[in-house]
Amino acid sequence: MRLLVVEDESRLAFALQRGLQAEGFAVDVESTGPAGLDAARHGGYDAMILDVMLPGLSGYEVVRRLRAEEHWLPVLMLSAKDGEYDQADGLDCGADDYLTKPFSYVVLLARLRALLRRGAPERPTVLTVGDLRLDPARRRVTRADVEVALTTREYALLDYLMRRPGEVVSKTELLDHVWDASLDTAPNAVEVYVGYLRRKIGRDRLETVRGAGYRLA
Amino acid sequence: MRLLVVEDESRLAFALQRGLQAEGFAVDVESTGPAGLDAARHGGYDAMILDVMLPGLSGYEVVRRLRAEEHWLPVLMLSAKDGEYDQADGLDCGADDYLTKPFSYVVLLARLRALLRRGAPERPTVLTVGDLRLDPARRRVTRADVEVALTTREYALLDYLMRRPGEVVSKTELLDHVWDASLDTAPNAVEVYVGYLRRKIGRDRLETVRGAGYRLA
DNA sequence: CGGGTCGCTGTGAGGCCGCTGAGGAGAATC
DNA sequence: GATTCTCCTCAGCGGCCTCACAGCGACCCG
Repeated sequence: MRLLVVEDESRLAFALQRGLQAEGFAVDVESTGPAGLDAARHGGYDAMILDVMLPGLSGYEVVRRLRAEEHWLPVLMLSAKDGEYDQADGLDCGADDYLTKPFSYVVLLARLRALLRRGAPERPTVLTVGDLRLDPARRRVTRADVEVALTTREYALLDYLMRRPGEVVSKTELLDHVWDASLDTAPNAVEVYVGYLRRKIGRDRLETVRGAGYRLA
Repeated sequence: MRLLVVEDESRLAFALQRGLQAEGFAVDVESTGPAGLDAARHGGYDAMILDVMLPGLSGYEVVRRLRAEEHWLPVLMLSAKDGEYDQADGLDCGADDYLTKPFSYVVLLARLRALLRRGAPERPTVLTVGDLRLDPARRRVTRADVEVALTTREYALLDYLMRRPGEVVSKTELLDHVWDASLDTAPNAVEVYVGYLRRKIGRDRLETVRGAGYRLA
């Protein structure tokens, strides 16, 4: 098993390298974002341990670019607890697991093994249906590369539909999942918001299946 | 995919159970810490959703004990925002992800999926009879790969018949299952809809067995 | 061959479903 | 405090679906 560690604090990097080698892994270390990205692209690694704070290119940016190039190398992200970024950002941008410093070495090892066992993720982080793209990390939607401004509810609705492209999704299912399950909202609200969405993403893209629900083409 | 939900607020627990079941997960619910811990140990689950505030044993304690016993079941932790504990505690004690209440269902699902990193979603079975195909998820019917547009009633009728290919299905049986059993509809309605179907899927595919019913070839 | 039963289909009315514009309540922003 | 934005309800409307009805054809019997 070949591992890539990208970490600029040399003491931590060295500790990781030594520890992981003792576990039987082959470990290479890079200390900057660009160098890490390049190594990840071409090194044939089985997983990468990636710090967030890196010179040249942040860990987030490294993962994002990797994923954009369709590299699905498992990534375990490390970050300081009090950083400006938080865990959700890390997961959203395409990392597979996340650890906040300080972390226990045993936990790191366990997470790493879990990651390797599961293998490369198959799911891209940016949802794409036709010329529609939805980027959860940036909470951004584009249609033919033109940005579309959506309200919270519209976004949640589109998000849900884009995760099930081509499938018919019933109004009650949408109410349960996109709307707060506890409140009971009239099914008409769904129709209203489907209407709003259609105006923004194109009328024909969101089919009505009478008596059954809606389908994103 | 088998999930364990440990949550003592029964309303939330039920909402989660129902929602996740609708997603295709097998979901078991426990409402106390000790019961949750025990189920997690022996239940063969793929992931656990765990509330922090629990009677008997806190969520933190549950994870800690699990990890101490070398159980690496993925755990998604839930907690109230204003609790005495914070997110770092949850992650430090071994949870894999953390969500503060109130949370959006969509976010929960996204995190859960990230946790499971499951492969391609298994499609529900597509019914096939001859060159007829019916995809329940997409609510789509094709005949020799050409899409056939069906109304709700037509679709329900074809669905029922395609689940019993080659068998003779009586009109009363169809009335009971395809039509609302409470209303009493004239048997002629079946004849009418068989007629509609025949026009759309081909005349010869749906035989009349005089005095007995219909048979899909 | 003729009568009776069963099934098919064109017609049309009624109703349900979904769409939309208007507007009010509440939150966010200035 | 005013304005804007967002969410959601409501009511009206338009269209498609559903289904009863009746006439006709097909099939089965003596």
